[in-house]
Amino acid sequence: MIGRVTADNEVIDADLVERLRARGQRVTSQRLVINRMLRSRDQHVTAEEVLGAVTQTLPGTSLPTVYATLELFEQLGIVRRVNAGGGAVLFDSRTVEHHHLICRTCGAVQDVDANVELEAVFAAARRSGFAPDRAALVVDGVCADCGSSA
Amino acid sequence: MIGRVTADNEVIDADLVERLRARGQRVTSQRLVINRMLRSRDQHVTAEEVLGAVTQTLPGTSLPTVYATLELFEQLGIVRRVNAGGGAVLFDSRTVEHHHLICRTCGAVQDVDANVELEAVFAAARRSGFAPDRAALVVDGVCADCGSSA
DNA sequence: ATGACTGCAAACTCTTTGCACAACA
DNA sequence: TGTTGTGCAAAGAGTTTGCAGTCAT
Repeated sequence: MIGRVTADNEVIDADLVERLRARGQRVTSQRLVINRMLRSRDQHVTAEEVLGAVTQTLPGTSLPTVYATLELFEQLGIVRRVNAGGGAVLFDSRTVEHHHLICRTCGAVQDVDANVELEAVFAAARRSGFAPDRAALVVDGVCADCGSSA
Repeated sequence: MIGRVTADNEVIDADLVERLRARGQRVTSQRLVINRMLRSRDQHVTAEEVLGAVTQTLPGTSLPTVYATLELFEQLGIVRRVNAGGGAVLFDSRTVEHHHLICRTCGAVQDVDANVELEAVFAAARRSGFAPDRAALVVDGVCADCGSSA
C-alpha cells in the first residue's frame, strides 16, 4: 500500500485548488466536497451516490451540479466515465489500471486488477487514422452472489 | 474472407427459423426482416437504424417490437449489446472478435479488428468468484475526420 | 463589481411497460 | 383455437438545459 495512503483533506483540497486555478476556474465548496468524497472512496460511483454522500456534508446540493462537477473533473483528469451495462454511467476515481466486471443478473459492478496488453489494439486503431486515448474493458458475466444463489 | 460470404436470404431465414423453433418461439415477418437487415449490414447498429431499415420492407413496424426482437436475438446469440459512449446502445451482429473505437468529438463508432489477450482478466475475475462470459473493449479517442479538421 | 457557479424546474432522449388486436402454430 | 407477438400510447429512468439568484475572485 505504499504510495496509496489516503491523503488528508488538506492535501486533497490543495491539489484540486491547484488544478482549478491552472484553468482559471473557481473553487467552490461543492467542488471541494465532491472531490473529497471521490478520493475517500477511490472506487466507481454513480451520480446518485455522489449526491447522497455530498448532501450529508452540504445539504441542498443538486444533481445538475453533481453532473456538472463530474464533467469538469473528467476534463481535469480526476475521474473517468465508465459506461456500465444497461445505460448506467459510473464515475471512477481510481487512477491505477483496472477493468470492470458487470453481473448480468443483478447489475453489480466490481473492479478487476489485471493488466491487458492494449498496444496491438491501439496500433490497429492508429492504422485506420484513429488517435486512441484510453480503453475501457467491461466483462459481462455472473457475480459470486448470483452464481451461488442460482 | 472465406467463410464470411454474404449468405442469401433463404439460408439466413432458415437459420433463424431453426433457432426459434428450438426454443418454441414463433416465426414472424418482423423477426425475419430484422434478422436479414442485421446480417446484410454485419455491423453495429442502433435500434433507430434497425427501425428505419425495417420500415422500408415492413411499414408500420414499431420501436418496441425492434427492442423486443433485439433482446430476443441477444438471447439467441445473434447480436451482442455494446454500450458505446454517451449512453448509446449498439447492437452488433458481427461474430468475429473485434472491438470498438469511439470518437470523443463526434461520437462515431468504428470497428477495430485486433485480438486482445483476455485470459489474464478472466482468470482474475474467476479468482474473485465472478464467472466471466464476454468482454467488450471500448477505446476512446479522436477519429480520423475529427483529427484532421482540428 | 462581474462573471462563473449553483439550485430549481422542466425538457429531453432512449428504453420499457400495459393493454387490446392480430397472427402464428 | 389458444397463446405469443405486435402496435399504440404512455410511463420511466437518467441526464441535460434554461434561467434567476448567489458567491468566488
